Amino acid sequence: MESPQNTEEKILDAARQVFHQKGFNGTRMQEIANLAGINKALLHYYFRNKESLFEKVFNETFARITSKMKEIFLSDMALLPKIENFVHFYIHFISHHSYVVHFIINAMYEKPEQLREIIVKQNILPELFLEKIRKQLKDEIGLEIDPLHIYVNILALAIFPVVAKPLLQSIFSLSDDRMAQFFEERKQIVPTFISNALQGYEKSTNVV
Amino acid sequence: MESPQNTEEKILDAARQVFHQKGFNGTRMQEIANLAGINKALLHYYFRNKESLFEKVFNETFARITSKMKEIFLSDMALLPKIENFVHFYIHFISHHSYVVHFIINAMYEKPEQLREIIVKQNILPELFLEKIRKQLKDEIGLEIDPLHIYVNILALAIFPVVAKPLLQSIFSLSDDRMAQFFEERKQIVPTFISNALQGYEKSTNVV
DNA sequence: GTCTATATCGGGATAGAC
DNA sequence: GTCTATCCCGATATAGAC
Repeated sequence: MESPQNTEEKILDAARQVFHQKGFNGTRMQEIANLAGINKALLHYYFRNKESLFEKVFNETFARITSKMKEIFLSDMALLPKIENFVHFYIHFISHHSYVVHFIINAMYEKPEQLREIIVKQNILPELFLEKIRKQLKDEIGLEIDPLHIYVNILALAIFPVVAKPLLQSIFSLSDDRMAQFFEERKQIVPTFISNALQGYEKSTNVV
Repeated sequence: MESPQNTEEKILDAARQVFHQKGFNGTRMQEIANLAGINKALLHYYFRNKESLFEKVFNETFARITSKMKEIFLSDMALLPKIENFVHFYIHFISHHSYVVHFIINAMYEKPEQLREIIVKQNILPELFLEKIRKQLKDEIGLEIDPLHIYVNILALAIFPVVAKPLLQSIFSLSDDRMAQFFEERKQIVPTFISNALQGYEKSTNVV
């Protein structure tokens, strides 16, 4: 099972694990070194400092999220199946890798300026898929509505419960099993909720 | 404008500001002292250590959020106006005090165990208002559906955009003005979205 | 490339004078 | 109750031998 890795890969693997769990401020270089089976000095030999190691990990992780997002939203599927596909994939992925969401959110608060830079570097082309959503809303559902709000609603319904998981679990006293079941249920509930909402506009006056 | 404060109040005011902006790990006792116009030693005279000062601030802030939540959801309003009221209030409040949301989320990651304790101490009685929502969904809309999901959906749509604000702003290149406008629009859009979704269930088969 | 040892510094906390 | 001075530790980073 252990693929024979070179030192750099071992360091990156370890760094990923620790940064994901504890964020930038919470991470100790010592812990990364221990996990990689080397010492601190060697960390600095491969990566100048903590910042640059973090940046490497962040870039990679963030790209993993956004590339899948682009892939789904720019595909040729019809809108409702597309949303269903997206929600299903994301709830599944993030409920099983909740550290990724925590990690992104954490980075947002701990290093807002760097985050901005990095996002600009990774060209995400948001106009493209906002335009795509806008067109599909109009052509397939007959809705002329700001696609940004719809897009944010979809993200919110899929992602928020993962972000707030510890809080929800404490407040509603939910066991880990119940929580897992909760996320399973949402794969079904969220697309239905969104679909109902979108189709409900047909008979009311449009907003914005 | 300057209300003449005693030292303890000055410290708490300063601590609130800094903790809210920077979270526990990001906060320096020195910065709090400077802002309060005193020195570090005096901080430790009034509050044993950083932990206890933080706990005081957190408790107070968290209670401010949840008490309003209870008030609205346990009131006697009909469900749809209640949701509208809730969404309106929360989007308004948190978009103008986004540090509060950041603060709670941050605390969730930085001090998960303490968060749990504190939540248990503040009796939030979540069963009460889940039951209330369940009853209203049934009586007013004829829906037999898990109120937890609906409740989480409402929270998600209201809160998530604030949580992800820096990210959304970077990705979609939104100016501060455009962002403020965006939140204004949501006061209208979110209740409509939810209302459409709930009424859409009437003619489809129920889930869960 | 990898290690041990150490420099350096920031920051929480305390001692003790006033 | 408020201050100055200082302790002390943890954590990043570097020097230098092998």
